Formats: sequence, structure tokens, C-alpha cells
Amino acid sequence: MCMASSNSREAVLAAAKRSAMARGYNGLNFRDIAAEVGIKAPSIYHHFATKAELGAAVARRYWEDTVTQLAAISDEAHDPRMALRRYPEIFRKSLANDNRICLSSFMAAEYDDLPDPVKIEVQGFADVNVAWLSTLLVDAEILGPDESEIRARAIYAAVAGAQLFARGRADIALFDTMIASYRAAGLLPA
Amino acid sequence: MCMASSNSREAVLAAAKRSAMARGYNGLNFRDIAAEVGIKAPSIYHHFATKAELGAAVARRYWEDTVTQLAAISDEAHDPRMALRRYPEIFRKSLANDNRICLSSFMAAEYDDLPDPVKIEVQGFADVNVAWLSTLLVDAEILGPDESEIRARAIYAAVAGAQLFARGRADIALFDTMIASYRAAGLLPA
DNA sequence: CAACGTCTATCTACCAGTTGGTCGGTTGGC
DNA sequence: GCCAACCGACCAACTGGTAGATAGACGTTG
Repeated sequence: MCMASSNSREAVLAAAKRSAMARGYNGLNFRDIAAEVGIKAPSIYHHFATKAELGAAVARRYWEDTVTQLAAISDEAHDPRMALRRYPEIFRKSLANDNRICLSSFMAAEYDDLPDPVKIEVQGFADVNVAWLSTLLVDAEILGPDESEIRARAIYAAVAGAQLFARGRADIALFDTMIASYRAAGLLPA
Repeated sequence: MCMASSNSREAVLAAAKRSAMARGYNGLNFRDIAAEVGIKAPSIYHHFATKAELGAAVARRYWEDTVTQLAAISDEAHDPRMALRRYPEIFRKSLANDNRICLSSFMAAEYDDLPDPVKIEVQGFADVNVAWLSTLLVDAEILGPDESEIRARAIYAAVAGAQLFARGRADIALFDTMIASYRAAGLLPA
């Protein structure tokens, strides 16, 4: 019995992503993923040669999905300020989804144990976030192009930090409070 | 051959702390710690009954040490603004020490896998940071007591986030840039 | 003072569970 | 008949943890 080629692969990728957002790269494990997908562990090797490869694929898919979400936000918004205002939504959604966090934060913590291909894809997530923020900060005329990237990095780190803090208390309201505080302080546009 | 009672216990605690700041609670492992201390793994059970107990002791010691460091900063500083300015130093030191990070950030990520006693001690670290920041924000007349705690939490999360980001690139200069950006934006007092 | 028991810190040897990964075989669609 | 997708059985490495023995420091007692 075999399903259409890509179905299992996609299902593995999706299950692994969910797991990685809750338990990190070290927490990823073939048996649990397989069980969730409804196949056996060795079958995963048919789609991914090693754990490192699976991890890299998960991280890559993660930032690709994020590009889509960010694009959706900028497209829907009437002006760049409005889009920037909605930025924290992405991080909020993870918390709302079983107290999970950004895969990139988790894996930045696990830095020492990460195979190189995984590291590269993890950095990709931060890169696309910073690029999006930087562009919008310029478009919204909040900062000039010379300062926007640095500020974008600061915003990304701060929002990710708030997400991590809220996870540690399993309290999403804390996340909202911190984002509001960033706005009040001037880090994020009000 | 046996050493004075507390020496090994302290050495285990110190080695475990270093390891936890690099590889988290899940990365803690009795054999490596024992090897670093110069004893065998089962000997650790003479000082700590379980891994959870060791983890909790490490986390507790961690925030106790932080209380000392924070107190030193406020004591040395001539005014509260000066003390606040030096706050990021603590996080910077971990990065300078082999790209390690705040144990509390790491364990907030590992939240799902943490035994309850460990969770409690980990939250203690954030608590003492927030309390210290909150007091100084009021003393420096930057904020009133009604807003200071919320802002303190935001600052803590932002600085921890910057630390995490910098670790993900193994680049301490990024940390400095982000802190500078927090100051420019108004999150931290300039 | 010597003999004794005791307590602490440590050891060696071992165990069961989990992990990433391998091997050889089966199944079913094209 | 071929090939992708899958399976059961297995393995070596590593994990937290246990059992039982040993070696030395120390106070007590004959």
C-alpha cells in the first residue's frame, strides 16, 4: 500500500515542524513523527536520508512559509505602518498553537548541537524577517535605509524574546503586554 | 580517597551550569559532567538524587548568582540610570564565554520537557531580573511604579532575545548593535 | 592506644529504555 | 518487471538510574 509520492513527505515535514516548534531539533525523533503520520520510522528514510537533512528541510520549509505569511500581511495592509503593526501576529499564532515557539529561536538555543545545513536554514528565517521589517520601516518613513536593518534586527529579537518569555509561563497574555510595552517605549511604531 | 564534602558538589554544580548554558536541560548528561569534574557518573547521585534535582539546583544557583551580580551593579553605580545602562553586561558575558546563553532562555524553550521543580527555579531567574529592572526604572524616574514592571519585563525579554539572536550567528557584535538600537528606539534609557 | 563500627564519597558493573540508522524483504501501481 | 513506498527485525551508542563493594576519616570504646 503506497500513497501518492509527495503526501507522506509533506505529512512528515508538517509533523516534524510541529514537533520542532515544541521540542527543538534535539527533540525531533523519527518514531514519534512516524507515528503521527501513520507510517513506521524507517519509512522516513525514504524521504530524508538523515536527521540533519530532515531538520534542514523543516527549517527551510519554515522560513518559506513565513515569507508567504509576511507577504500576505503586506499585501492586505493598506499602508506599511499597518503591516508593521500586524507583525507580532505571526509569533502570537505559535503561542496560541499549544504554546509553541519560533523554530528559529529554539534552534538558535540549540546552536551547538546543530548540523551545519540546519544552521544555515535556521538563519534563513531570521533573514527573511529582518528583510521584511527593514523594507517596511523604510516604506513607512520611520527610518532611513541606513538604520532600518539594524532596527529590524532589534525588533525581530525583541518580539522573539517576548515569545520565549511568554512560553516560559505558558501565558499568551504576557506576550501581548510586552508587545504593547514595545510600542509604548517606541521600539515598535504605535 | 575523598575530598571535602562540598567541593565535589560545587564542582558538579559549576560544570552543570556551564553545560546547561550551552546545551540546555536536555543536553545535561551525567557522564560529561562527571568527566569534567574528574569523578564517575554514578558518584553524582551521591549529591543529587535525580537529574531533575540537579537541574533545579543548577537553575536555583543560577538566579542566586544573578542576584549577586545585579546587586553589585546597583551598588557600584552612582545613580540608577548608570546601573540600567550596565544591565546588558550580564547577558554579554555569557556570549563572550563560549557563545553561551542565559540558562533561563534555554529552558524556556525546553518548557515542555522540564520537570516542574526545574520550571519553578527557571522562572525565578526572570523574576529577579524583572524585579531589579522595575525598581531601578522607578528610582531613575523613568517610569512610575504602575508601568515599571511591564516595561521591565519587556526589557528583559528584548535583551534575552538579542542574546539568542547573537548566539545563532555566533557573533557578539550583533548583540552590541541590538542593544544600541534598543537605546536609540527608547526601550532602554540612553 | 588499638580495635571497632559508621558515615561519606567514591568506584565498577550493570540494566532498561530510547535514539538515529541499517538491511533485506514485500507490496502495489505503471 | 521495475521502482517507489513501505515494512519488521535489528543494531550500536547513549541515556538516566541501580546495586553492591571499597577506601578512608572520625568518634567511641575496651
